[in-house]
Amino acid sequence: MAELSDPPVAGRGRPRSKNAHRAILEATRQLLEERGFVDLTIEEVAQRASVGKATIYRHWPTKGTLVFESFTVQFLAQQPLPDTGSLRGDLLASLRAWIRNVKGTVTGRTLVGLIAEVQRDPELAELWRDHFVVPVRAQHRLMIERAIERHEISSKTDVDVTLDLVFGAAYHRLLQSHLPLSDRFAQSVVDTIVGGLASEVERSPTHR
Amino acid sequence: MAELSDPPVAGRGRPRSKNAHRAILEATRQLLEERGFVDLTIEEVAQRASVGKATIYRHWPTKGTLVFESFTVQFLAQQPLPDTGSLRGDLLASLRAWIRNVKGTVTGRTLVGLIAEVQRDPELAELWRDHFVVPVRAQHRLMIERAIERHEISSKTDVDVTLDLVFGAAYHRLLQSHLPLSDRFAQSVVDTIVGGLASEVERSPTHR
DNA sequence: TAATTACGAAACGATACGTATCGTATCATA
DNA sequence: TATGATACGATACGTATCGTTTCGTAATTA
Repeated sequence: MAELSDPPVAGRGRPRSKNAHRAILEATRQLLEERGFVDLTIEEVAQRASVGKATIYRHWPTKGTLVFESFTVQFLAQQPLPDTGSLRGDLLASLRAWIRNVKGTVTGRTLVGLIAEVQRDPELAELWRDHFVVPVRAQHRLMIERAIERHEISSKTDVDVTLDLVFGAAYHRLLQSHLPLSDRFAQSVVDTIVGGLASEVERSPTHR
Repeated sequence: MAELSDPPVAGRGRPRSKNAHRAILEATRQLLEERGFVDLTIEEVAQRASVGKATIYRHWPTKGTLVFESFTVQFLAQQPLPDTGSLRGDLLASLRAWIRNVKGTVTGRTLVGLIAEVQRDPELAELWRDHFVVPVRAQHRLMIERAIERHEISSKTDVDVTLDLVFGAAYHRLLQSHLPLSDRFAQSVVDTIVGGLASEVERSPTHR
């Protein structure tokens, strides 16, 4: 994670200002809260940070990458890796934490804005997959793998599909906002999936 | 569906030109294919359709609503309502049709562009929910309700959550493009969900 | 000390938006 | 048949935002 912005190239010349870097990220954070992703402009970030616009572009190529760096720090810090002893408990705790983190929050609105932006900017999309989707999934994946080790679910379980079911449903409600991200929703999602995985154990009792 | 664009107000004055209306939609269709949602401009649509820019704005308030009308006709015509006799068969046929419709197609790219736009434009979001999400879900809902009537799954099944699981996972892969929308994916999604719903019948055998 | 690079400030060209205005065309109504 | 209302195509316009460039100055290395 450390450096998403262009790293200060060691060498000759005046070095990149860490103050400017910090001030830009802080101004971004503030303006995301005040205006949201869509109405945030690089121009205003520069003003707020008392920084030339060119300095921002020297560190980040696009608004998307800047907001992304400001966002991920915040987001990843709030995604726990629960260990309750059961798959149901882990998935439910994880999904509840995700909902708490995004529902009605600046983080949630920024997440939505970034996902929208990712669909319009292929370079940001790559950054997004490599430095957000993949790391978050790697962490979530552990919950499933532990359940497999406990022989709670089949070793043939498709881990990726399981994650897509749990969080795909959640992202779906976040992006389509057709129905609320209620706790009833979280429970129902997890219960159905865990039930489905358990039934696969019964059908193919090949786990030792 | 019929009229998403501002309907020609019956009354005095010169009526809206149906030719212009058709030409605009056709030019939009072409340019979506050539340029994609992001790079489609109203200016070019006007040129291509041999129409004044103002005429477009007279019919549709934004680029989003214009593309939306061009899109939905295409999309909804290709979403079948399967009736295979089993929930598994229906869901799988439906999900496969969805994947065929969006994977590597102009329709799919436009769908992605529209979902992104919906996150930036609250008015389009309302249109999207009322004239896309709700109708599509209403159709898909029938598959679940028929399974309930057949006593294949519990009458207590949360229909909305079930739909969010099936298509939420699919939209997730479409938007995050972390993994392919393979047929293996479709089967695994449906099997897990159907297994989960069936296990709920066993746990609460209250269906008559 | 000279070369090099970043700094803040500001002007710039480019693009696309959505609106306004022009003169013309087509309708309902009187 | 005449009048008023509205849409038409064409085009000019002002605004917003972008990302780049230029300026003189500051910081660092060779």
